Amino acid sequence: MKNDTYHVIMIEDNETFSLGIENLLKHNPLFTWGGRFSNPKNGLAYIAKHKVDIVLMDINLPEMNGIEATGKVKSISPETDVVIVTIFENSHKVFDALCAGASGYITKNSPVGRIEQSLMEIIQGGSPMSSHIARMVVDSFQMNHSSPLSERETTVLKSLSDGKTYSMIADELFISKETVKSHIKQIYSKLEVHSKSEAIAKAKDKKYL
Amino acid sequence: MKNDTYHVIMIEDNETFSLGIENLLKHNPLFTWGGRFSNPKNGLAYIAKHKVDIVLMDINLPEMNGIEATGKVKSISPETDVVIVTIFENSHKVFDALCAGASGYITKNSPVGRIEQSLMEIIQGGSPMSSHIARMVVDSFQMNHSSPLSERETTVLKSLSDGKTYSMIADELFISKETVKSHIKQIYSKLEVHSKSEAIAKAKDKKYL
DNA sequence: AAGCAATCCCCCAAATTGGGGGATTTTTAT
DNA sequence: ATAAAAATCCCCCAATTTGGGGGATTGCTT
Repeated sequence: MKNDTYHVIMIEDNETFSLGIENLLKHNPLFTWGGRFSNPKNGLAYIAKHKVDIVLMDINLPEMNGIEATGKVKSISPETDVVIVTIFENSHKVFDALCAGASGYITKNSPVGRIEQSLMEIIQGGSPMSSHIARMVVDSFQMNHSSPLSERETTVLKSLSDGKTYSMIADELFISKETVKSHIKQIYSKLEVHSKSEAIAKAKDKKYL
Repeated sequence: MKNDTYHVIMIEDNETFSLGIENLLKHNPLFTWGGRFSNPKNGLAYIAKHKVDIVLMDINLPEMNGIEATGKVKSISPETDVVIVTIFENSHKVFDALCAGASGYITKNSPVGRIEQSLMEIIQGGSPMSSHIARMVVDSFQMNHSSPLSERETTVLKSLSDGKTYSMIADELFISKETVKSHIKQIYSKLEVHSKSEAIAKAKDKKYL
């Protein structure tokens, strides 16, 4: 089910940096080096023609940024794992990258062997990232534990955000439509809003949902 | 801003296992041991009275499961970090735990020093977890890269799932309400559904959103 | 005893929704 | 170059939804 060597390329502007990686990997029999591409377009063209297992991707790139490029890689070759290697540890960039399809995110100021170690983690089905980034990711799951909404109200608002109508919610919760209305009135009053969209926006923003 | 010693307790049914941890931590000056609680209720009572920095939490517990207990810990003491220590590596449990407020998730079959190492990661602001679990978490961010929806359609559907009306979407995208309707008709046809809620459900399920 | 949560009821007018018919222009792909 | 897909806009219409107003009851917790 798995290869015996993994084909690795790098999409990276900086030649010096990539040369270091190339040398590192040339001494590891697990990996074969497919080359460095300073322009994402060329990298994508290569991926379209060859089976690439892992792409090391920078974010600051000419013509197309690494996040966008990551999305394109996953579109033309969903099996390929993309690991972001960058100097940015900005939370927006991290989430954008993960949403675009990255499987790992490491910073260039990591210790030397870290990139090789990351590749090892990837082929073992892991997700290399700094503990700081892991924490950001984990925190994104967490709810606000001091929500003003009751359990029932939270359930109702959750259903509203799934696009359900009052009647559908009533049926699912085995209560009358009027009760759903009461809950929603209460939700609007507690959140100090006057519409569905405001309520959903506020609840998502404050992580009540 | 940070303590010089961290107060750690364990909520865990199995005495033998917790004794091992206790001994390990007693030899580390960074931590003070607050005790083991076989019943979550007693643990929560302790947390309500003492400042606890880290809770090591099992999942299989008498009276209340560890996920629920994690939620209660975060309710009464949001600053406390909870690390799940369990034999389960089931994806639902992992996500439930993270949503309930856990900051880390490790399995009991990890090497001996792993729990101590996890505590070190926690106090450095990290999120200890196995690479397998990290990958599950990262994968949960990823979208389906073969969505039948166009970019515009995806934007519209995303706004619908935010509870916005056709008119609001039209205003935000600087297009007419009729165009929004056209996009939605197209979305329904592509997804083979006939209502907002079905469309949102299908799109979320298939990770088009 | 007071407060909150959860349940249900009525009235009402404005807005929304989903379905049916179209049409045009621009972009993309073959 | 030509066809397909995407994005934009228009009309009609009936059923449903929404949000606001006014209540009320039961049960639980404090």
